[in-house]
Amino acid sequence: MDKGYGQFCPVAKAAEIVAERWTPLVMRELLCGSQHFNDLRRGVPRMSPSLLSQRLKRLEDQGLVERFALPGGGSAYRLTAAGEALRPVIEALGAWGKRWVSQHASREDLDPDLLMWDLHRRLHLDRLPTGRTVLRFEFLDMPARQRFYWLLLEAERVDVCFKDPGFDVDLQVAVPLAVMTAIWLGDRSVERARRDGDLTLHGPRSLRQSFAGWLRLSSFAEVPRAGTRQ
Amino acid sequence: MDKGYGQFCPVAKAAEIVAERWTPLVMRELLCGSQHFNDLRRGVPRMSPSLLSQRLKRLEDQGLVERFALPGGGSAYRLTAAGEALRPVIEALGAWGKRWVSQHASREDLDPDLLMWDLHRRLHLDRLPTGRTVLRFEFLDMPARQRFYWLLLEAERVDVCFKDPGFDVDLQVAVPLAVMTAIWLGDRSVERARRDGDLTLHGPRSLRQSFAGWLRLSSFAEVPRAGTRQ
DNA sequence: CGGTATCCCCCGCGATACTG
DNA sequence: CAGTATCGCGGGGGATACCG
Repeated sequence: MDKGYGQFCPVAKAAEIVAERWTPLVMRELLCGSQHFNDLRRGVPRMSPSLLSQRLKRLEDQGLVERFALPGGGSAYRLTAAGEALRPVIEALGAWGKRWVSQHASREDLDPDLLMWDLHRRLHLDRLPTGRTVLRFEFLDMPARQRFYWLLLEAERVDVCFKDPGFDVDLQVAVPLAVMTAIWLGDRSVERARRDGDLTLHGPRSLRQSFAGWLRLSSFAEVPRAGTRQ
Repeated sequence: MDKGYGQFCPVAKAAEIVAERWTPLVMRELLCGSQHFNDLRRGVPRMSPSLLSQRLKRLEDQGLVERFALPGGGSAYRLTAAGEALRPVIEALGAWGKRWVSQHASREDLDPDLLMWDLHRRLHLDRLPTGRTVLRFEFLDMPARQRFYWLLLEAERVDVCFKDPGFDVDLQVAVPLAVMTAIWLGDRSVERARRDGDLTLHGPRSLRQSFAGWLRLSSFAEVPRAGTRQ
């Protein structure tokens, strides 16, 4: 494997950089705004840290990413103009995936850590209740370790916790992981899932009513799926 | 390597299919209209036939490609709706590659077989001279085996020959491979290369004058390159 | 937190030959 | 022409441990 394709074609030159394993997902994370190594890791949890480090280095060499020092010490990554220019490509790729790749019967693709990480990044900050609100998600079909997640909603800020932070819970969400993932991907609505009894909320009426409005779904939620899988 | 990414994200699901080694190039060839196995091979000459066969099978399983029987016996490949829907993605990828990936000092990416194959596919059929015209390309910096190529222009048809077909040559083109590749990619013009003495034509004045008009350059020729690398 | 270092497996893929 | 069969290796990358 020469690593390259030995072709002058621009598609080949681009594919040498972008179509390597994991790289499209790392780019997706960078395009979502993650800058810290460990934040990037949360977006690609099955990728080993050494491989992520190696990919970031390659992307830096290829001019898509630049590393910069943080004021408080430490370093972080951001996209260059060349990297940012890949946004429409990654978006088009994801839209194609949503439209054409079957998602049914893919239990092995469900991942509550990733889902909560994605979710917390896109909440509507301006629609959250004032003061601190604590949300607890319970994924009904998951074993203890991946069953409970907490979201701490504060003014202009959302934290996700993978362990009990100890605060009183204001609103509880109980839902199978597949249902919450389908909601995130735009394949179901919160209202519909509640009516069907697949998602239940426990807490004050005002929070139960406004919950659905806090969510901002995946950027691919609006992309329709093709009628039938080939 | 689980083969997949274990993520529900549409970018990940798409990348599992499209971002495998060689697959973007195979898709490019299919999108260009190649349907026969050996035509596809010409577009990815460094790919082994077994690997190409395997990739085509995968693409068929994933619903991007369908295999069909030819009237005269034999079989061929064509894109399904899902495969065709990847066109904007591959085009965007190539445009990004042209714009942002440096092509300089990449002698190992030059390939006269591929260049002639690409060229012959996009000639302006409606601008060719009437009757048969035989063109001979000579790549001045190449050794014997990859030095000469012939294009047979006939009514509504272009054939490329990698060996002397025996016909009288009407127009000879002599040019270094890098220069002809740069022309194909839109980085130089035929006129400019002639003026600079990097491309010379031998043949009747009328053919010399109309030559440049026959060419239809790479579909990425119009994409500008970024000012500087990175 | 922000990565490196190491080890080792395994299989992707390149090369070549061959067949209907 | 349109692929299949076989073989062997290289190194990609998964897992885990470790360091500043």
